[in-house]
Amino acid sequence: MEAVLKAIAEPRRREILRLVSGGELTAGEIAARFDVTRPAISQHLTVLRNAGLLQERREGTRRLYRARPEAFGEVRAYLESFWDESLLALKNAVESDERRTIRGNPRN
Amino acid sequence: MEAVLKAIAEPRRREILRLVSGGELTAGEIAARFDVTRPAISQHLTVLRNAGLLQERREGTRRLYRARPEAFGEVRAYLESFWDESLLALKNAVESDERRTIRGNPRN
DNA sequence: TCCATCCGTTAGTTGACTCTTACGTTAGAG
DNA sequence: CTCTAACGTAAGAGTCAACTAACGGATGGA
Repeated sequence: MEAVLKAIAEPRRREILRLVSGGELTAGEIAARFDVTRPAISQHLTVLRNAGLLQERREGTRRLYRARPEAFGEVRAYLESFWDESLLALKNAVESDERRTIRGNPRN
Repeated sequence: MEAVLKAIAEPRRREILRLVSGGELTAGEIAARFDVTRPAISQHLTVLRNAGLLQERREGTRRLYRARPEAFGEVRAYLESFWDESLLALKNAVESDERRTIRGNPRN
């Protein structure tokens, strides 16, 4: 999960993911959309691939990349569980606060 | 969104969030659970608060922190949209691949 | 007022990250 | 085999992030 979070914390890498979420693109096509050098994009592609967010397919000398949304699974689960857990705790806090208010200061 | 992603990309900060997701804790109580110095935790708390992930409440000389799960909203929406979009693209790719397979190589 | 407690902030160091330039590798054309 | 196209990789520079040690501010009790 950490690799995924570190990977998508970088704006350019999120942009790359968006580019290849609709279909395959070659490394060169991806790099052409940015104003940094091609090696820089190649390094970003490596980070994304190591995080499992990218699938690579070779075709001759070219390399085609595609997004791998399943890699988001763990992060999604983390966010959901945290969301539920925290809202539950918040709900409990509000309720006990209401009980305290009713006892100590009944509806003003 | 970027601030939230950078914030939760750090393991210690995720641990802090987990600690205060069940209720309020003071800065000292939080720091006591880690083996780094208290200032280090204080800096993590600042990062989390700036990302909107933490709510601070002062009581005397102490500061009580609580998780603010609403801050996850934007990231959740991003992941969901990406998930849906990519799976749709994947589905379309599979279907066109099936059509190609049926025409070019009908069920072996 | 004086002192202790609870924290945040600053300065400085170390390590990680991002970029560029230069080079190496592989596949296909001629 | 030679040349080119399309990439990745390595080395180095600049920047950013995380930590420690030292200090400062605010609150509350004696």
